[in-house]
Amino acid sequence: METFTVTVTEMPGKVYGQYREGEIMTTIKDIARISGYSIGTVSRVINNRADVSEETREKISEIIRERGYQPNSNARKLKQVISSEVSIIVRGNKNVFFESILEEIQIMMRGYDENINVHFIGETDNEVATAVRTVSYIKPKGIIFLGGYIDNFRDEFSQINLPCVLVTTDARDLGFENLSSFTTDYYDAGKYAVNKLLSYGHTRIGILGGYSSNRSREHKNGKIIGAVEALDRQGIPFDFDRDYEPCSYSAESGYEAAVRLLGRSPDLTAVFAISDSIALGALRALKDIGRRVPEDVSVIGFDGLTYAKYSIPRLATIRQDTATLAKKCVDDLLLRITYGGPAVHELIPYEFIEGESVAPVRQ
Amino acid sequence: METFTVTVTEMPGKVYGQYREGEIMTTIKDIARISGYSIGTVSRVINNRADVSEETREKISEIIRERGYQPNSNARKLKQVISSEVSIIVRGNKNVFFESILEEIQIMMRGYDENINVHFIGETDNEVATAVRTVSYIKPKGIIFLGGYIDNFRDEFSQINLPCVLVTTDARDLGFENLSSFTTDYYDAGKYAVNKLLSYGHTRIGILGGYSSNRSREHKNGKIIGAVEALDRQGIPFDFDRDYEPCSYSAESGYEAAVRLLGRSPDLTAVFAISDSIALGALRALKDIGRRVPEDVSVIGFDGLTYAKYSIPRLATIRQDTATLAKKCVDDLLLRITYGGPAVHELIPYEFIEGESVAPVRQ
DNA sequence: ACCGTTACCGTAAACGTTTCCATATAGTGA
DNA sequence: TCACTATATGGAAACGTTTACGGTAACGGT
Repeated sequence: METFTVTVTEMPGKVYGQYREGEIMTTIKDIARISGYSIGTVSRVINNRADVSEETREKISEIIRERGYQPNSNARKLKQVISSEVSIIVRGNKNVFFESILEEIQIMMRGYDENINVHFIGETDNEVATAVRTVSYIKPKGIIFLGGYIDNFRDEFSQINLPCVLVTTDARDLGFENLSSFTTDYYDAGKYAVNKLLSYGHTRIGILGGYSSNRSREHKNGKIIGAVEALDRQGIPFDFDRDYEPCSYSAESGYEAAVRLLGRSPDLTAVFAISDSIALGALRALKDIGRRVPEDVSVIGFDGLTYAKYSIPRLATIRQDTATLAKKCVDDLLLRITYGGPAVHELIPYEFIEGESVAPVRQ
Repeated sequence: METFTVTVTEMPGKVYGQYREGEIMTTIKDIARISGYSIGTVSRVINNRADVSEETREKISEIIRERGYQPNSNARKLKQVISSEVSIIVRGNKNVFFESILEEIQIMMRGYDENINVHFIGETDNEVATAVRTVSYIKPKGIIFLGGYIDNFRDEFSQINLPCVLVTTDARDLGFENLSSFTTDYYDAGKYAVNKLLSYGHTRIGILGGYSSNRSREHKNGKIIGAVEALDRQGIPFDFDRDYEPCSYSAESGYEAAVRLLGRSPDLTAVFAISDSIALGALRALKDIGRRVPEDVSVIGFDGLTYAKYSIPRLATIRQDTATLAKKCVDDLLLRITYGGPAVHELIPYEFIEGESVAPVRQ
């Protein structure tokens, strides 16, 4: 699941064991020798180039098949100006949503017979800079960025001149001609979630998540901005100090944050959690502090992960369309890799999933 | 999160965009030129070799630092007999437990400043063969296998002559001197889980999970073998056709399997699910078919993942000690990589986590 | 019969490293 | 002073590919 930045220093010391000679390693030279053709011709067959007669192509392919030969990808990447792989850079550690969309992308890429390599970078890294360096030697033919705030792309991105896609953030404003972006309209979805709660008569609504400790209106998280905006429209100013509790994207931290939030603001009748894992932790927390869901407190989540479908009570949530997100992103990238063309920016529709965790406010 | 097997054929077609010249790529040649030393000396500095004077080591290191140079790992791996990376091969798609232990390993490796690369292989592949081929060009200095039935290692493993670790399966019997193994004692744990249920007076116990469709006593899954054994000891023969429902490691499939199982055997008063995700799906299923947990049916899970702690009702489960598992496995591998030594096989203790999902059988 | 194409194929340089070998210099003991 | 060793460095081959370039053979048109 991970490739780290290559470290310069290496633990000295003997190394025991290595591959047995000749058992595993077959090289293009072997294929050439066996087939009686030159290395160059074999290479052309491997890479499906023209300039090879159908007959020799067949013969060589046959030998490659029966020897189970596979080109050494390191040598390939070393020589090729551009490798045949797509790099995927995932930000953050335990983000279930990213894992989920990553899986979709993997499956899709596999379907297209495209090779990918995936790099995980921490939440704290100056991500893009790190990532660019990390993948620069792989020479991918394109990069997919999963997550990351737009600011981090602003400066660093000019280094890259490859087709890229950013998922989960709208990069329209950046204006890079090689960077497409696909994302749920978080702003709108956050607004929708809160409006839903408002429509049930809730006015005391808390927000859970968004792990910058930024307790202000300048919050970077679109979901939160939208939520606050929805409240504003109803003349309900949001008090970050009182009704907002930041936490990371996990049930653990959702649990703790919920305890803190409800401890501080016991009169809240609804909570908007910006991820399902946070919401699930909150559900449990509410149970433990003796608040019934949805009778006392309504909870609405975000993402629409599978676990939400199986929670008790079933979680109401905003479902992001991971399938479409993944498909758009992969298709756009491969298209632009092959045919060029301008970057596109698209907002993918979300969907509200009804659940047992929301109910009208009690009179 | 993934590297696929390298495909031989490549989509022909133009490729747009590449790295800007000189902006990103710094080579060892550049460092040599700038420092005035030869390539060989720079390489020796990079690899911390002895034969370099302290003075030049300093000078060259300084230049490396200020240029932000990092060796091209492809070139390295191409040339090195053994690379500086550890390969990790993960089997199966949506196994939350593996993801969890993988994360522990990642963190640990990062702490040791070791580089890893991770490969995911399907559940259906002839895994080891595929995996060996996949990593053979990376020339890792060691391999960690996450999951996989022992039979798959029997033949294929003789190809590899590197320090390896198998997690989640006891490889003692195989007798490969380069293959260590660490695992929870699934057999014992399965027995424990069922004994727990038996101690609460349950006699009609169902089993959920184990996705071979093998409905017999020759089941390969240790947890299930142990569970059946525990029942046998009490003179309760287990009827696979009636009280066993196979499913994969997900909440979805746990839900469906539970519906089928309880539909077929409505008199069951307890269910042992061989993973927490399955158990969580089962909890929801029981709710939906109108069976209360734990009043009507007790449920016990397996793994001790974080979600179990936050479910409603809180799930009783067998916790695998992922931290220890990961630590043993990493430490053993690195030790054997550096100093050699024999492979070891160890069973890691598990722990029963009390929960709200089990209760004495109703009279 | 000649030349120009075209189709096919081989040769060799290059990618960025590591490492073996050779060399140069400095330091040592006689 | 003379080997001799130790230490530090440079040079160059090699890892397994890709690809630009050149060459050969066959063929068609004049």
